[in-house]
Amino acid sequence: MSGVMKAKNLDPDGYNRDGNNVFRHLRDAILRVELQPGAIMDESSIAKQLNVSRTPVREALIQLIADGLAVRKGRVVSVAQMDLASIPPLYDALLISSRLVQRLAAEMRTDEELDLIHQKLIHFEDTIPTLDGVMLTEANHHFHLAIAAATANPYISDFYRSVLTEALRLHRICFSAHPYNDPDIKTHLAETARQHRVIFDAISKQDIKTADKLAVEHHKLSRSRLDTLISRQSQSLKEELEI
Amino acid sequence: MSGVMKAKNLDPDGYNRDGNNVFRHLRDAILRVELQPGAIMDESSIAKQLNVSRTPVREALIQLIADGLAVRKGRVVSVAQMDLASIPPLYDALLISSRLVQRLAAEMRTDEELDLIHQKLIHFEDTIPTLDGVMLTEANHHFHLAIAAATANPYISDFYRSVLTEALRLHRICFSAHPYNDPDIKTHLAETARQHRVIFDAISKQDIKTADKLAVEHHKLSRSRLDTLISRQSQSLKEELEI
DNA sequence: AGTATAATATTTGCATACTGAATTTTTTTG
DNA sequence: CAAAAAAATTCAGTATGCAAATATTATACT
Repeated sequence: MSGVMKAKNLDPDGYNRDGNNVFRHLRDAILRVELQPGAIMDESSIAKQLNVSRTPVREALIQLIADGLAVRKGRVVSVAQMDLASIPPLYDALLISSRLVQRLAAEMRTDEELDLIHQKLIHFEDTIPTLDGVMLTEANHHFHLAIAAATANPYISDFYRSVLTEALRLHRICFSAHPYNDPDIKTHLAETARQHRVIFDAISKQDIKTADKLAVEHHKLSRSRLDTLISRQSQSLKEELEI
Repeated sequence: MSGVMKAKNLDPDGYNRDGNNVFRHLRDAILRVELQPGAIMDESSIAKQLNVSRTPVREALIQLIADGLAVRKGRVVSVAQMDLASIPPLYDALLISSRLVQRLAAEMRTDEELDLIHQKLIHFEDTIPTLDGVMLTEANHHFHLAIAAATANPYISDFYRSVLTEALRLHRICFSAHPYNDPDIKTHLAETARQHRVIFDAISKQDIKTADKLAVEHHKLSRSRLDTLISRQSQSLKEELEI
């Protein structure tokens, strides 16, 4: 590829690293279910598609595997599967980690971190009118990540982040399996936003007990929504989840 | 390196992947503090040292960074630092995750998993007479990993594993900073082995409550031992931890 | 026709070469 | 002698080539 001119992308630190962009691109594709669970991730075809060589693709795949978004069986890499059996452990981990994170955030947050959480809260609310499922789950994700950043415990916030990411993917898989307009979506979003407000309040007031209780409540909301989606769409979902 | 003959290493799956061996080698070197915290990991010199090209080294570094054992600042990769400030969060995470793991293991263990735990317990006891610090911490590590494997919750056991690994590294850093023979070491090891026995019993009987209580007790033992080491050797330790 | 074997095609894993950026060293100049 | 400029060196990031391993297809033989 001697004479081919290529757009060089600078990453946030100012370094010239396509590899990171490839990683982000593939991660987003997996989380948005543009790459379906089980899909084989072929080095050369991805490289061709993204107009880079195999090297940065290989390195991105290694990161995806480390993050649990991809899996290596033998020597082929594929998007991590998501079956019904993995949902209960995921939700167990999500409940525990979100309680931990909200308690710790309430206890340890600085004013700057609180401000960042508030920004994400506002951003989620601003996104509601669009009714765009992908943007909404992403905004919701970032709100909770901002809370995780305020825990002052990288081990726990990393745990939470990986579980939350997997939950995001699960929700997107459910939506993509049956993306018709849900009549209850607006009330669900309103309730979600309301809970975000009170969670923010508790963290703001450093009310650990309430932050903990609200994590449980928020978890129930998320869980019941997923149950609704799954039971209502069990046919297509089971197909999608490849059971 | 056209004409150079090189030993090809087969990994456990039978695939010809030096990259994984490089990763394991570097990870072990970091955990054994042969590579000290903060040490710069230079791609070309590591490649020369291990007699491979830069490519597998780069891929190993990416994995180490994903595991939190190495850090990238700018474009240089170095062994993750371990300062005094990171100890409280680490121990908080360790207490929480070990309680979770032991509760879940008590609840969910299969007979096969119980057997594996028992094997690791025996192996630790067999290692005691050697008084070899590295082997003992490793045997202890594997005992707890076997418990984690019995949780039936990959999210939680992965969390525990990463925290436990970091704690292992911390202990090794402390020992390597001041590796003189501790007169209390034998009573400490005896108590550790005793606790392993009762932990195994609780998991065997599926006694969740007791498994939880024993996690707290075991954590206190580990924590008090670390405190002893740090306070007794604070001078050299502070130097080692680069504060 | 079905199976086994051979030939072929893909694809991964590693090495090497190249490029450009960043740092260090040297040189030049005020 | 100090400061700035320039040259050189080092090193990360990427592309590409090659060899080994695996998957696939074709062919021969029972």
